[in-house]
Amino acid sequence: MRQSQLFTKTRKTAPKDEVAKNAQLLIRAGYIHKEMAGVYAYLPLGLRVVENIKRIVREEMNAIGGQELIMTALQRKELWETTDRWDDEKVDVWFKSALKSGGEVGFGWSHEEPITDMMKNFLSSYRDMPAYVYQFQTKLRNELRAKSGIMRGREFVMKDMYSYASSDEMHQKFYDATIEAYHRVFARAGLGDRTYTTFASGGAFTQFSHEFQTISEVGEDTIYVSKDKKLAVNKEVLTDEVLAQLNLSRDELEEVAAVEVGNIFSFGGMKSEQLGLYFKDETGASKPVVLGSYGIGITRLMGVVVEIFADDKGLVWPKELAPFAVHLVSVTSGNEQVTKEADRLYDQLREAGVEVLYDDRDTRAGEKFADSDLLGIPLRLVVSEKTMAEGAVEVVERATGSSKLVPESGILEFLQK
RNA sequence: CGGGCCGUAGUAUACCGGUAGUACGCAUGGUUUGGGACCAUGUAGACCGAGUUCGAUUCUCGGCGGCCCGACCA
Repeated sequence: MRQSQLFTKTRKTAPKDEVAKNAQLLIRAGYIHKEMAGVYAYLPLGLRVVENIKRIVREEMNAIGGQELIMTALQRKELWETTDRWDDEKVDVWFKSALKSGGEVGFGWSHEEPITDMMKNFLSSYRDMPAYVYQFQTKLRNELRAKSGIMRGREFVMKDMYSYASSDEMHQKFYDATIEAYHRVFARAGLGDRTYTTFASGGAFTQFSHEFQTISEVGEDTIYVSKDKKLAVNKEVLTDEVLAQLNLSRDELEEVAAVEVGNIFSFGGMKSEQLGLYFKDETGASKPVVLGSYGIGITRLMGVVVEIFADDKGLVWPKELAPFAVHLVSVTSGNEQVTKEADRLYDQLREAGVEVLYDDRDTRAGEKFADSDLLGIPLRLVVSEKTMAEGAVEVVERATGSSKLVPESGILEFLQK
């Protein structure tokens, strides 16, 4: 992609109506556009990041047997009445609307009910299970107060997965596999070191649910982490009894702020019973399907990554999330030979399959470098009179700022290792 | 939902009871060219409604919108 053709451009000043670092930088760099409080559009650069996160999640969910589908944003009132979650007193984030033909619809803030109801069409025998399905959905939640940029909005993208099993053992096996898969996702997103499996309140069916909490000062949650055991306990369930049960002592725990980037929990047969999802087992007996629910906030994850890695110059993307792998910057100083050389390198990189953004604009070096820092692409390749005199290309690592000259003939090899 | 602060060009800001200035951006021309250059010219603005007033962008009230703190957050 030539930057001269890229839709969106950077700006120097942060918008006055944003305090959150993630929103300030993503807006300044042209990744997102704020439509209203808590509602953001994703522009070409931002969308590339979102799609990268989705790709990682998709790969990891598929690897444990998940199958992707997509449910509807509009939902039936009757379904939620069945589980007593239509009432605004019970669920306070509903967006609702009226049908012109009569009746009401809800805008999906979660999909457990509709997807479980749908399963009645497909799951009737123990032979039909397990079934693991997931989707990337735009969730709509009428939050009283949106805040923290893209980390807590009224409209956001979530990956939600649901497991349907014929026994607790089958369910537990998948539940455990999901924990591992989630950690692979967060590791690939660059958050592996600081993301902890966290015991949290479990609700009606199980004692605990599991949250995936990423340590960050901007977090809304308080958790207690054991760095040795790579475990954490949410403050909301922290008692001596729970600690004893988890074989943890207060001495080894550290209190930190964290962001919930994922959450998984078991429903057992409860929701299946409410919605009438039963199957026949080997003996012909009718049993409720065992349900699990697994979420990752895709756009929230993007916000957390910004918060954690960005520096005073701008965004810094981990390799797998970056909208482009390489930012090729020409410093022409009016020299057409430099433009020719940069054009040639651009073509060469594209032919080699490298995702490259090429700053071919006719602007000065300072502006190009400042923009490059702001965009946060992991590697910058600079072509200029100076580098050409050396027969080399300057390679600058965004995260560290370290720079070196790589011989022009060896640049592809350098990038591919 | 309780409390607080705030709405001025595309963006960020200033002043003012007598219709608005600066910077960035954008456009044109020229000079420049390795860390957000410079000169000239141009472009573009008071959230909405009511009230007070000779006159309101400014004061008052209401609405709408935004941000922050709290509450909420399977």
